[in-house]
Amino acid sequence: MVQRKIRNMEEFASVSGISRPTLSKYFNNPESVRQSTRMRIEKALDQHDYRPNVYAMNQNRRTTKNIGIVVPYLADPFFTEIGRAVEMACISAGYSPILLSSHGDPELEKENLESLRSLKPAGVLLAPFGRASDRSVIQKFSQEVPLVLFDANISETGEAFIGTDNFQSVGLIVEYLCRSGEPPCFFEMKTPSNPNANKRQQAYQESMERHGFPAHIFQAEGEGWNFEEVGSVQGGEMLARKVFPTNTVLCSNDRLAIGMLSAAYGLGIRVGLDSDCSLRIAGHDDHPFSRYTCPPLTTIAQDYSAIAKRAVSTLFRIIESEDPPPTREETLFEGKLVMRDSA
Amino acid sequence: MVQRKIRNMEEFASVSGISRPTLSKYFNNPESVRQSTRMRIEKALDQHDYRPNVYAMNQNRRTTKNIGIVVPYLADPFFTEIGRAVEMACISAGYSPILLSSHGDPELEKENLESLRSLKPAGVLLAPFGRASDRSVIQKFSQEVPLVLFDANISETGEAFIGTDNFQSVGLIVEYLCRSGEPPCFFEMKTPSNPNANKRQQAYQESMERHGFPAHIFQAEGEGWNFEEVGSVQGGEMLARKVFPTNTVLCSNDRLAIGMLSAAYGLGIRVGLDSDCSLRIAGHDDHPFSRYTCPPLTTIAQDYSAIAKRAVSTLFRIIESEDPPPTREETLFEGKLVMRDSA
DNA sequence: ATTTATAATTGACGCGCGTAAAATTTATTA
DNA sequence: TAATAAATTTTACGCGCGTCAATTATAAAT
Repeated sequence: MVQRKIRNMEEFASVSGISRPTLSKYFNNPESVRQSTRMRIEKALDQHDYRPNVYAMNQNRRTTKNIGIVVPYLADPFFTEIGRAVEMACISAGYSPILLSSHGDPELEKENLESLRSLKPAGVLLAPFGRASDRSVIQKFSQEVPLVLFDANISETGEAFIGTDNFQSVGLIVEYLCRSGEPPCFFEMKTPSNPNANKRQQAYQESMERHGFPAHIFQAEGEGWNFEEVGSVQGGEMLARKVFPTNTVLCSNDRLAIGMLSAAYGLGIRVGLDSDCSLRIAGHDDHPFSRYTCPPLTTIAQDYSAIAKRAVSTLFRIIESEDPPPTREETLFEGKLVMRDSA
Repeated sequence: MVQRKIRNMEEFASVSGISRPTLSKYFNNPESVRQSTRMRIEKALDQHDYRPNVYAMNQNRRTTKNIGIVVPYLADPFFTEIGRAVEMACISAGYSPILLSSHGDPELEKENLESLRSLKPAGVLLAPFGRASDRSVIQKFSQEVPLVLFDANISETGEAFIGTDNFQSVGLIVEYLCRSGEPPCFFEMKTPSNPNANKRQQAYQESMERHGFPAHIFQAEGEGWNFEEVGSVQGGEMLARKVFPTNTVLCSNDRLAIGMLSAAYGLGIRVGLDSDCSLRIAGHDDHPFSRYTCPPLTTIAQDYSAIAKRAVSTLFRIIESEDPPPTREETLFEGKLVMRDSA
C-alpha cells in the first residue's frame, strides 16, 4: 500500500508499467496474459489495491459474470440450504452469485426477474413458486437469458429443470411404511404453493394402489409458508378428532410434519416405533431440523448438494454453448430414505 | 409494447418527446420533475418498457442506491429472518438491498466487504462474527462507506450498533426461572463465535449473584455453527451424566436448547413444568422453530422487526446527513419473555 | 542468427449515462 | 398583461472501461 489512490485503469497502467489494454485482458481473464506479465500485474496489484470499476466494466457488455439465483422464500431452511450450495458452486466457477428471495410473494418473483434482467446476468437459476408463478413472464425472461429451473418444475419453461423424483421418493417411503407397519395416510395443504406437493400426492395414491391399500388423503386449509403452524393447528386438530384411519401419517413435507409432531406432543400422543407409541409420522425433504424433532423425523433426503451442483453445471453448459439446447432437459435425483425414530 | 426495442435513453427521449437530461432527472428521482411531464414519461414508459442501463447509471456516481447487508450465516433462521426484515425495509425506502452471507467463514466476511466496496453502496448493514471478524478491515471499510452494525457489536467499529440488551433479557429470564423453580444452570459453547454469548454468560452470572444463587456454567466443546448438534450431543451427554446441579438449564441460545431438548427426549427425560417433568430448559432468541419444539421452548424474544427497522433508519439518517455522526450510537432493544412449556 | 508465432503496446473510438451552462419554454404571481 | 420564478431543452463534455487495428516487442523453434 503506497502513495495516492489509483483512480482508474489508466493510472494503474502507469504505476504498474503495463499497458491498459493488457490490464483489461488480465482482469477479464488472468490466464489470457503471459505468465510473466501476470506476475508483474499481481505484484503491482497488492502494492496498490486497485480494483476496476464494476459498472464501467459491464456497461458495454452484453452479459456479465453475474448469476442470478431466485428462491421463493429464503426463510425456509430448505431454500437457504440449497441457496447456499448454489452460491458456493457459482463462486468456485468464477461467477458472482446474486441471491434473491421472493419472500413468499409471486409478485416479487416477477420483480426479482425484472431487476435481474437489468443486471445482465450470464444466467439465472430459478426455484419458482410453480402454479402461482407467472408462467408467461418467466418464459419471456427465458428468451433473453439462459434460465435453469430447480426444485419446482414448470412445464416447457426454462432450458432445463433439476429436482427430485417425487414418484421415486414417495414410492420409497410409502413402501417402507407399508412394510414396517400400518399403511400411511397422507397429510398435505389443500392449496399447495408448490408443484412438488401435487406430484407427491399423486405418487402417494399410485403407491398405495400398487400395494393394494386404499389411499387416505387429508388436506389442511390455509395458504402461505407457515407450514409448521398449519401442521400444528390443523394436523393437531385431526389428531385430536382421530380422523386418521391408520396409525401412520405421511406428511407432504417435513415442515408440516414438524408441526404435527409438535401437536402430537401437546396431545400426549407418543410418536414412534416403540410399542408404547400409537402414531407414526413421516415427512419429506430432510429439513435441517428434522434430525432434532422429538422423536427425530423419518423422512426422505433430497440431495441438496447434487441438485445444486447439477443445476449450476447445467446452466454453465448452456451459457458456454451460446445457443439454447435443442431439447429441454429434466434431471431428477433420487431421494434417499432416512430412517429415524418417528416412523 | 410496440415497435423496435429502445436501446438507450437517447432513443427513449425521441419516442417519448422528452429531453434526455429531463429523463435522467426523472430516473434519479421521479418527483424532481413536473407532475405533467412525469405523467408523460410514465405513459411512454409502459408503452416501450425501457429501463436505463444500471451500469452506465452508476459508473460516474460516487455512491449508488445499493445497500449492502452482510450476515455471518444465512442458513441460521435467525439471520434469514432478520435479513428478510432488513431487506424489506430497504426496498420500501427506495434502495436496492444486496444480501450477502459469509457462510460461517470470517474470511468470506472480508471478501464480502471487498466486493461490496466495488459496488459503491450508499451504506452497509453488517452483522459481524464478532471476535472472529477482522476488526481493522471493518474499521477501514467504515471509513469509506457508512456502516451500521447489528446483532453483534464490535467496540468502536461502524457508526452505530443496534442489538438486544443481553443483560436485560438474560436478567429477565433468570429472574423468571429462579422465581418459578430451581435456579438455572447455564449451558453454552466454550468458544462462542458471537459476542452476545459472552455478554449472556456475564449477565447470567450477575443475575444469579443478585438472586443469591451460585452460578453453574457448563461449556460444550466444538466450533462452527452446528449448534443443534452440539446441544444434542454434548448437552445430551451432560444430561446423561447428570452433571447439572439443578433441574433447570438456561441455554445461551435457542439452537443449543433445541439440540438439548432433542437429546432429553431421546433419554426419556420429560422436560417442562408439569409435575412429572424432571427438567426445565430455556433458550434465548425466539428462534422461528422454538414454538414447535417438544415441549415448546420458553425463551427470550428478540424484536427482530424493531432491530431491523432501527438499523435501517439509523443507516439512512447517517447516509443523508453526509458527514459521519460525532458519536457512535448504541441502541439496545429489550427482550421479551416468551413463556411456553419447557420452563 | 534467423524465422515464426505469440504477446504486449499504441492510439483511437464508442458505450450509456451524469451533469453543467446557457437558452428557452412554461407556470405562477402580481 | 407583464414580471418573475421554475422547469425544460439544447449543447456539450467526461467518466472508466471494452475493443479494435496496426505496430512493436518477446519468446520459441529452426
